[in-house]
Amino acid sequence: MKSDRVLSTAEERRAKVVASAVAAFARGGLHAVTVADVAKHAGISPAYVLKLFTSKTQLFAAALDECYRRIGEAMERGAAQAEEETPEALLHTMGGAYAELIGERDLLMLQVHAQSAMAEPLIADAVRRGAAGITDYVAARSKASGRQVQEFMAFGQLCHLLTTIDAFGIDEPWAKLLTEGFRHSDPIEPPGGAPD
Amino acid sequence: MKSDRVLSTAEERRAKVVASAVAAFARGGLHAVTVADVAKHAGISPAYVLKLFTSKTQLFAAALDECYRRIGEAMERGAAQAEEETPEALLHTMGGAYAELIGERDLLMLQVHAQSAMAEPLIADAVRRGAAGITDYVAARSKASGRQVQEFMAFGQLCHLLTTIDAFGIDEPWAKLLTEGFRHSDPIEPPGGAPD
DNA sequence: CAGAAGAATGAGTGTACAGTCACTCACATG
DNA sequence: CATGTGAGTGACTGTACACTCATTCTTCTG
Repeated sequence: MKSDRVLSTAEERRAKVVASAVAAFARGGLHAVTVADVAKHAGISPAYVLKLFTSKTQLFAAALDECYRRIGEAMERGAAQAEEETPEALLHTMGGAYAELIGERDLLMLQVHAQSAMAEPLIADAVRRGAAGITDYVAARSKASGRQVQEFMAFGQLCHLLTTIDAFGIDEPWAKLLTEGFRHSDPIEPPGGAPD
Repeated sequence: MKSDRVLSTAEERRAKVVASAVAAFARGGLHAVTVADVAKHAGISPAYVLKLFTSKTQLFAAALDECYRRIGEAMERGAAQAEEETPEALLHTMGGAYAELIGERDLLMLQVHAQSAMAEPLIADAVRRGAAGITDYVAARSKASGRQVQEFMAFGQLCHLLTTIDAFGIDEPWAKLLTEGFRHSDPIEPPGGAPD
């Protein structure tokens, strides 16, 4: 099965580099992570990474697209698991699928760092596309009310904050209060869910 | 009234530099904004900025503390405006005060950038202190249920996202849906409010 | 097997920036 | 007015990093 080629095709490399970019940029964001970091993770030279993507910013944007693609997939999987087709049940399983997906923090942190890099038009566009895609899909698939979708997204954002500050590991009243009902290891989440 | 001194006291300078740091770092975050940018905004030399704060990271952390201080003030003002002492009324006016405060986007963007710079322990600590302070204050002052406080914070986070992607200026269904009820110019906000 | 097409790199280039330091100037005090 | 303290800076240093390019190595095709 496995080819004994030494070189990959450019397409294979691109895919591998994008995956590496997701992991690497999740660690520190656009400006704190270097092209060399991504290259190292992918096991190729920085020069070739730049040949594949022309600029660091484009690479980040590609990573972000991949991030939203995976989230979309997770949502579809989640929706498929719902036992009934009510908005509430669909939002619940979708939220659970999202929570599970971002238990591995990379996709979450990448979104956080993306919000901080909105000064780059390429990245701003990717974030907007991502938010639009998730919102549209959730709304269409669940047929929930606008208010419910809003709440779904809002709790997703709260989940991002709580994860970045590691509130789940803080034993103080405020942290307990905010994390109540999330505990994103078990896919139970508050009335609404936990996306974007 | 105004002294004709040429030099300021170090304390005055620190305050001015912190204010400049809030404004400057809001534009691009820890890594995208230079000490020289902050210095220019404050009208002094980069060298002296670093003498006052020893490192760029400490300066950012100081800006963040100032940010949370101003938010705390706004919350108190908001609470004072409530017409009755019910949790709902208090959350509503507090959310309105917060929304009004961050209409000028600096304080909001600074928080977003801070979340992206959590790799720096000094900044991580400041963010946690900020979140703790707001949560504790809101919970204590409003006497709202845990769930209500959670929702208050969640919608605050959603407001951050919507502002960074400029959803309020996008004329598409998903953007309309998510911004419904916010429109942070008029201080009307959805059941809950809009903080952290 | 010649040679074209593409994969991949090493070695550079230029620049931007955090942090340092020796120094100058302003101000208060006796 | 001598002197000490603290405000403020210019010039520098070292480094890190995005991006370029000439070149080498691999694979495919006829």
